[in-house]
Amino acid sequence: MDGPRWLDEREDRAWRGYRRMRRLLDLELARELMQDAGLSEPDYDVLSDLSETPDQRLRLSELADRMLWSRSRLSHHISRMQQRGLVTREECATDGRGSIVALTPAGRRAVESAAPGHVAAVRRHLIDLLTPTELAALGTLSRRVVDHLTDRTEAAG
Amino acid sequence: MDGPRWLDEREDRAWRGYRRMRRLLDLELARELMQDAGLSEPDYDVLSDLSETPDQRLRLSELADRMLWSRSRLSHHISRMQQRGLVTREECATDGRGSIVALTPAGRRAVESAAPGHVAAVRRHLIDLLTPTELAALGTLSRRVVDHLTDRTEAAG
DNA sequence: GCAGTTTGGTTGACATGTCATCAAGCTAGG
DNA sequence: CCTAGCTTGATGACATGTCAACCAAACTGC
Repeated sequence: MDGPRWLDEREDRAWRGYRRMRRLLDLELARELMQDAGLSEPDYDVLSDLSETPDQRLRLSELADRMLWSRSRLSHHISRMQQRGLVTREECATDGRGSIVALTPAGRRAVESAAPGHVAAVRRHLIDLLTPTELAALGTLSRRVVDHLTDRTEAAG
Repeated sequence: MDGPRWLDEREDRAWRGYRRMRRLLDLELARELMQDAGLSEPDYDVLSDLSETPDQRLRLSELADRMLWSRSRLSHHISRMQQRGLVTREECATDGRGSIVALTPAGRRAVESAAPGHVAAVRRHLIDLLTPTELAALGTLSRRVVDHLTDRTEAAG
């Protein structure tokens, strides 16, 4: 083992910048989403994933996998959203263990009314600030990192 | 108001990619850090910020500002880290209200032993996967986003 | 100096996320 | 069949983060 290769100035700038951006962007998007639509980011993500699905409904585990959430987390979260009438749980016809999460009409209205403002915020605070080159770079680079981490986990698991 | 400008394919790719990367990177880095050093990412960040400071100590509010944490969060977290002997609280000589967080020897040993592995992980899963162009783009773009959000909050606040 | 306000930090109640465990149901090997 | 082992989802205990209320020290202007 050599001594560790610390980050040089350029690398450090990218790494710190990334983390700071991450944090500030998160705070701001969450703040606006809550203020404008009464939804947390996790709420929005659940609703949005469900609404993109043909039947507005998904198996719990399927949804958890898509969102990269633990089943337990999703189960808790769905219970809370169910209390608020945004989603319901249904039994799965083909698998007695299974549970299906479905968007309620209220849930659908909630995403639909939240989406335009949220997308606008994402544009305002991120997308519209990037040059075309940067946008492309972000797309390519994140894809590469995701692939790297995904292969790794699958190989390891 | 026109209809909302949804994200086109390139924008969507960047936005989804960014979020997925964010999540996977976080999970993996946190996992390795906990396994190798017994520290959570928040723990590491606190220790690391403190260790970069001349005297290994900072005012609570100063540290909170640097980390973009609420004072309350930091106060809670410092209490827990204090229990574990990683930091101590000291009175502030110049301001009777103030509290100073200082690294203990154990805390210093903890960061020092964690740092090489953590930096290596950051390299392995992010930095070393990027081309020089991408690295530069990430640095520039995140800086721009951070500036945008920072001005905004200061102007609004 | 000293009432009123601001600032720094703590605290408790509550929301959220994680982990270990459990029950029920599926599935495969005999 | 039928049973051992895996999968699905729920649950409770606990760790962490947020929010609002609070206290005490320190400015502010008279």
